[in-house]
Amino acid sequence: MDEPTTTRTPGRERLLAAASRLFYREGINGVGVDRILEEAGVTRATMYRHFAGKEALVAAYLESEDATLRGYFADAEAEGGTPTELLGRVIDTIAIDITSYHTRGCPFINAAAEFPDADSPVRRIVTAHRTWFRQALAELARAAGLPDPDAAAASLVLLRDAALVGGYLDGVEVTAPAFVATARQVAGLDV
Amino acid sequence: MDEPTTTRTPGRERLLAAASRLFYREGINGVGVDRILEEAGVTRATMYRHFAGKEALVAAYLESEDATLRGYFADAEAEGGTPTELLGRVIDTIAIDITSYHTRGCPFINAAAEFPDADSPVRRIVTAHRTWFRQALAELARAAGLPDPDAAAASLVLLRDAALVGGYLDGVEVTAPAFVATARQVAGLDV
DNA sequence: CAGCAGGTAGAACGATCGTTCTACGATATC
DNA sequence: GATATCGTAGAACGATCGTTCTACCTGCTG
Repeated sequence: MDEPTTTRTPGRERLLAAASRLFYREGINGVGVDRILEEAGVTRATMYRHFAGKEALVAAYLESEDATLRGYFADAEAEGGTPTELLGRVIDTIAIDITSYHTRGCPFINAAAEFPDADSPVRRIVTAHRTWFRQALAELARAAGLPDPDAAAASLVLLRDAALVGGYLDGVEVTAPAFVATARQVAGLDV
Repeated sequence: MDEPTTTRTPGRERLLAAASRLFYREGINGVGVDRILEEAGVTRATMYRHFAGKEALVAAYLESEDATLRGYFADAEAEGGTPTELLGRVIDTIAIDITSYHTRGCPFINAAAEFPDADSPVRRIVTAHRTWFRQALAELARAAGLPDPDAAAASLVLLRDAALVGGYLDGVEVTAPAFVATARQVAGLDV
């Protein structure tokens, strides 16, 4: 019958790509559905066939960001090496990410700024992403033998947030070195 | 019947207070002028007499936040003590701030998430605030004799951002201790 | 008391918001 | 080749956006 429908619906993909780009660059409440449709080269009916509404589009955007980051993490783990090396590689990857890709801050933080209701679907995705990231870091810190892995993970989450925000508002040339230096200190990589 | 001049224009003050509360709690694009007017108990004409438009109201909101934070800093300096003590007091003040007042993230970061144009008046206020804060911290770090005061200041700005965001999204009970511990480490207060 | 500002009130503006509607075209199955 | 299905097209909906308008009321100054 039907094989995987990954390329079956180009409309949906173009829609999600355009929405992701616009939501990230201009804020969620700042872009209307019309802008997204125009950018995607698609009409209203197509969008409402693939997504329940604008909020579902926002959710899909954040879900795909989450999937991308989990992919980064899995790739880093697949490369092997000691947990300590892996920790250093995660820090470097974040520095590259804020330099090249996420130059407009953190998608999740920015989204949360516009969605005050903590029970909303959007905020639930943000919370789930952050919980996963902190736990993944805590496991890594534990494997690396850090004295207080949970505290170290909390600090590293803190630092990634700050690096993303700072790269946007202060310029990456100021923020990235400060992030790497502080993070390596927290991770016990530099004594 | 003459009251002090501070209450001479209660309309403007009530307007700014209501706008600040709503902008911070629900996001800027998320609240309409109607909501602000209703909350302030004021009508449209009154608002447009005191402010050029909604964006001017946003600017006034951020300016007042900036003034408040500069006030905190000045108060801490006025208390006297060594630069090192002052540095520690600034860190403690931030921890108290994210615990008690700024529980919905950083007003400036949240605003920047909704204003993509770096040349816009709103973003200029954000930039000015951050520049001031980093320079003030750098002076303090220099006075405290830290080896690389500019780097330390950059890290501390990073950490305050993260603490504000983390307090909102992860809960202050997780974030505040992580912030204090990391910041004291960066500031050379704990060896 | 007359006159005049400045704050207030509420209606109304055009534009845009997110959403729903019906009609049309392409594709795949029987 | 007829038919059912799904994506597409574009108009239209009510609601809300930020802003402007005219009329009214108040408290000063002469």
